Amino acid sequence: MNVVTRFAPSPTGYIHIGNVRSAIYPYLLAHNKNGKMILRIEDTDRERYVEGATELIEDTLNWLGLEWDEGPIVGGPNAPYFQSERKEIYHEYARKLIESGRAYADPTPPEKINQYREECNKKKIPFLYRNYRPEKTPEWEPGIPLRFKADPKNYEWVDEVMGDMKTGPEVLDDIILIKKDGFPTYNFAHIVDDAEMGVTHVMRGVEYLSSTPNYLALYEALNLPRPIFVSLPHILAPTGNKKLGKRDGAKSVTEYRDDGVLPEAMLNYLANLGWNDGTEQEIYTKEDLIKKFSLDRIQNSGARYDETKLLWLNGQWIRKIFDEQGAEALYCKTAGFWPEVADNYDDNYKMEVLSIIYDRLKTLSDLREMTSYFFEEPKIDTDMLINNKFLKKSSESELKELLEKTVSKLSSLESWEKDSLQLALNELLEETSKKPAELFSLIRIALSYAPFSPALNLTLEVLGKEVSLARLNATARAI
RNA sequence: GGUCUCGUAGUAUAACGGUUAGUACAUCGGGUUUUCAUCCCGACAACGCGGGUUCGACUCCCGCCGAGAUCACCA
Repeated sequence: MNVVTRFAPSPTGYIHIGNVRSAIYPYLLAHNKNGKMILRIEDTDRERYVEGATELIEDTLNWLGLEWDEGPIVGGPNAPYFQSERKEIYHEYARKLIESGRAYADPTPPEKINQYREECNKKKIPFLYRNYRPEKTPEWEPGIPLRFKADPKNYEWVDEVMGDMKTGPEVLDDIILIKKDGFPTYNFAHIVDDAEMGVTHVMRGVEYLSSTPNYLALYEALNLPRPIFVSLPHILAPTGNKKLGKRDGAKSVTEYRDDGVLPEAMLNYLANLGWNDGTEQEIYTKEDLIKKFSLDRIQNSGARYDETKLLWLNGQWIRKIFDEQGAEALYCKTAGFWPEVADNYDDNYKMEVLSIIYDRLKTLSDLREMTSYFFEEPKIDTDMLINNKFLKKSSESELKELLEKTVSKLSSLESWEKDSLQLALNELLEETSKKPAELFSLIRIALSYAPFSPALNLTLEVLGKEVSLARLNATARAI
């Protein structure tokens, strides 16, 4: 079978963590099966339409590396890919249903319908519109909604994630097909489009599971083949048991880009939240995911979103890229994450800084806080020296003397390179008979005045002889 | 209320009738010449409850409990 999947968002805002998975899984399935994925914009609700939302969606997909085979921008044989431009197609299908007696124009005003609904609620019986079908229905024309005429019966189907499904006639109703504004409802439009576009796998959130029998009825009435149904469980908010949504402060996917999260890590995390290949592998490239993806290993219960693990994975990916693809590959991704003071420095220097600091980054934006002393003179803070747990037992004059010895030792060095620096530091330890904790803490703080920094010899090497000695001298003078 | 779904440590998950219930994140200890991190070692910690079926049940069946979804001219 030629697999065709689709991601069909409505342009009502940004894509967030709670709903990207319905783009990721169709992408993985399509590529795993050598098929294709369609991007379709479901913009039939004019009131909820948000200007620019389509671009936001495309941007998110691009960032994650989820390119679509058909859809906006790239086009394709099933164009147009905006539902608002396919009105005629829906109306054509609607006429077929009218002709076969499976749809009727419903002139009942909404207030009346609400009244029926309330009556049922009062009596605590389920509200089914088909029990209130108007006796006389007019010709269908613009301004009148079109309803499906349900044929209540049992349905059975298979959901690839949820398993065998079975429902009775009580879940089937006369759903609205075309709204009074002439646009189709989701319920109708997606069925027509999926069939027209040859979609084989309908993958969407579990919230659509309950309406599937109504869709089944529609496929039947239109004489269309059923696609394969794949219900994706929800991603849960960090607290509570509700699905993660914008109300819980679900951040947009691309907000993480600005926070210094790598798309590789994001994809890795999200794909593994609710799916795994059964092995103990934790780090997956996109290619790994494509190769190993399978529907039968999608989890059927909701998964809680855990940002801590995302951040851990991001750290793993930062190191993986540096170790496997080199400093330059990682450096390319750091633009915009450096402190402002770094602007005056060239790429080579920044890459050197990155090379000694990268293994302590959780996100790229950590760069801002962690590297400033490589680009500007740190502010001398003698309290930080004096209160350091390794230094507070030494007197100020001792510290001053130690710094002077360090300066004289290091200034005599011919080669300012990490191995000779380490050698010199070791000799200094012997000569001063100090513990590493004391001597190294002193030097480290004098160089950076930062709460933490890379290995001493590496910091010295990158800072350079002139700057290093100047900073050590400055502190010696300040004490 | 009707219908449907789900239920292994704090979190994400492995197990597909027989294991001391595995792994990762988090947490807590320890190690790698300073700090922070990486890396390594270790610890803590789970089968919702009750019945069956079976020599044997996390795994199969039933009931209960708990959680969620859905019942729009929104998707």
